[in-house]
Amino acid sequence: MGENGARKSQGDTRRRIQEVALDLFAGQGYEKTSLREIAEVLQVTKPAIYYHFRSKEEILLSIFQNLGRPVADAIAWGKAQPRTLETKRELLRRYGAALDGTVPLFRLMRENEATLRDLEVGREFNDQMTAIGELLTEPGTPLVEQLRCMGALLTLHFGTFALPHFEGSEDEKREALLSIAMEMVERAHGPEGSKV
Amino acid sequence: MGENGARKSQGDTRRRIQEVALDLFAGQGYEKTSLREIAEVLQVTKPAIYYHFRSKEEILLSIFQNLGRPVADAIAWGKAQPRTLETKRELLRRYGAALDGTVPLFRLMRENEATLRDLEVGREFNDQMTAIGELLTEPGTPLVEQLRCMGALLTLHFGTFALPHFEGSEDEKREALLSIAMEMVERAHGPEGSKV
Amino acid sequence: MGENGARKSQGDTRRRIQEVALDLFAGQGYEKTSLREIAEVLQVTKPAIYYHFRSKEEILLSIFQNLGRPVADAIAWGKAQPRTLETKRELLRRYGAALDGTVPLFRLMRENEATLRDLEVGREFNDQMTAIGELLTEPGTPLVEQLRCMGALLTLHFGTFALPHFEGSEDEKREALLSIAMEMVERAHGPEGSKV
Amino acid sequence: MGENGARKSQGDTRRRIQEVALDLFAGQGYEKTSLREIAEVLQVTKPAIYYHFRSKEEILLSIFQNLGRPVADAIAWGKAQPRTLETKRELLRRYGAALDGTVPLFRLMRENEATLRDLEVGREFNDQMTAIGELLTEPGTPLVEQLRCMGALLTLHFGTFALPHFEGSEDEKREALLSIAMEMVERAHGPEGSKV
DNA sequence: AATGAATGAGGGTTCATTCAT
DNA sequence: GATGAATGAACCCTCATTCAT
Repeated sequence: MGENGARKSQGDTRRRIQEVALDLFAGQGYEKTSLREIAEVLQVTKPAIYYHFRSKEEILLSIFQNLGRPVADAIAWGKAQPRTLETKRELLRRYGAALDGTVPLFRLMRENEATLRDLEVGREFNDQMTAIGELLTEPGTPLVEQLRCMGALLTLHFGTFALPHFEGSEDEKREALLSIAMEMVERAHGPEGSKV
Repeated sequence: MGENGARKSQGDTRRRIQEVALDLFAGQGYEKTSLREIAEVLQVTKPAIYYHFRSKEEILLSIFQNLGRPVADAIAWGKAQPRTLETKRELLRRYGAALDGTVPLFRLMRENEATLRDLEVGREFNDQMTAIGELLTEPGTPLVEQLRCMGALLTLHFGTFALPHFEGSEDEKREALLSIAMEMVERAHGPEGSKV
Repeated sequence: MGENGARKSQGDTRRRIQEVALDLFAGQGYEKTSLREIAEVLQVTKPAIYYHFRSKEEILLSIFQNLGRPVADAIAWGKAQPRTLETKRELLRRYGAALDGTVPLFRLMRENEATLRDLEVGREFNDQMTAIGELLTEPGTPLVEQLRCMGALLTLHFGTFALPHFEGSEDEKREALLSIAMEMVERAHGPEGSKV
Repeated sequence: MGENGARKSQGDTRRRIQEVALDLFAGQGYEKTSLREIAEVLQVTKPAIYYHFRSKEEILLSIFQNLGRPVADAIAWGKAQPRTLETKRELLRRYGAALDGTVPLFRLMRENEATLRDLEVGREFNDQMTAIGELLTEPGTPLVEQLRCMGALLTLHFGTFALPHFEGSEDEKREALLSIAMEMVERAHGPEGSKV
């Protein structure tokens, strides 16, 4: 159908549903977004959505598994590394980068925590958060250092969502945020940490 | 009525509604908690709730204004102070202390952000967060130092909710968390900061 | 409001729902009857129905427990008696009489068996049928006599629904049907049976 | 294709649809069985079913006309005979035999009566029942004898579905049931009847 | 101070069916 | 001989809210 042959079918609708759903979920919340609304925006009927997804939750789950892949990969990588300071630094780098590319999704996960708690997607998200927290903290070390590592993660994670409130180029801001998180985990690793 | 007349009414039911509502809102989310449920737990009928509150939102709003008072006070105090490092340190101290006494409420506000966004209670909460953020950061200073201040707040705020995951006495953990936040804002204040 | 004061409330609506529901369930089937339909006939809204009943099934269940009482009583009576021929005769008498007063309900139970199978009401109905069957048949006796007893029940039960197809007064027809069932269980009880 | 070419198509799918449909209709009811379910079991898509049948009803209708043929034949035979006692006896024999071979289908017809009432298949089934009833009863005779004949039919028909609850070989049970029905119509035919 | 009865709006979901391919 | 995509209609049910009492 020519070079511009925009084939309408073949996964097109499915993808459009995911796009619109993410938009609306992020904009007004998961519960407050009805399938009717999604269908209306897409100019299709509700059952059309059910042709592509088994349930409302499955829409979000599929989005999470598609777009959340980089974050999941970063965590998987972390789990396979030795637990050195350098691993943690690289983990923060990777996590930060992955997050940057998926801000709307992760903001949505965060802002609907209560709602998603008893959905599979919520459980998966929670497991991720727990996992990365464990990769960064060292069970045997002093409490304050454990908390500092957690603080590094919190700063990076939640700070990412707050960046728009600050002035500066995107890259500049990310860099700065990452450097702060880095310092924190380095500091937590004691004198040798600061030497690196 | 007698001098010690423990009348069941006179604000009793009202308070019980608030208690149960906070419990349920915190436990299963604001939207997922229906007035029917609250009424059932209290063994009253739905209209009884409407006798005490004009709407579902008003229940949460009243809870927020009752229990959230200490946090609001801390912020009000901060606004009235000169913007010195010592003010910020004290602000963190006060904010941390206020938060500790109201974990369920603030966890609820956090976990239902999307839902509460277009409710008055959500706006008030948001204003608070913005206000305290502004009290801690210095508009003119380098980006990284602004972000570090924000990081201090994020660490203190979100860290408080994560504390149960760590070992140690409550006081120990709070102290440690606060100290980390303190260091961060001190560090952000440059050499003079670290001198204090 | 005077001698004709037809108080609208006070269980009125609840009873009207049951009436209309029985009518429609019997007329077009349980599944094919929607709550919307019931509500329309009653000139109320769907939620009004839900104020009085927790679910669609509960409507039928309540009807079954109200109207089906006589049949249940007959069976309960039978269970409490010695298993003599006279008991069986009286049981048929009572069952037949009870059935006569509740034809629409039992026709409905019968004609929607597949649908009601996995509803509580269906299970209760089934238990009744099983129970009465067991009361009439004698486990130790020859197969043919057991089947004859069952045949007596089937004739009485299903015959009741078929009576309108025959000519004669109601009483006449009932009497005749009952006498046939009687003969069958008497015959099953052997020579002594026929002597009575 | 060869002479033994077991081609998968050519009526194969059609037959498989009928098989699965009968299974599901009988197991969970006609209404509760969706075409999606049938398609899933068969590992084909819904439109594939529509290629073979014009509608959901047509599936059941075709099953009824295929499998119900022996019963229809028995009735047709009866209509062509003189209305003697021997005809009735043979009719019961034939009807019983035909029924035995098609228990699931006729059980299904029975348990979904309300649902099928306004479908063609339901009307056909009803006509059959009416027809056989008329073949067995004698309009001019005393009411009680008419009812006894009907009782014979009811006992044979519904008894067949109840047989699994009794102990004994299949043949034994069928024989016994048939003998009871026989006796009833013989008895209805008066003294001459019992002489035969 | 609280109830009984009811409503309007809307929720997610499922169904039999169609049509272009 | 079948599929992918979609539709219109309807389903049961729940919610926050109201009002007369």
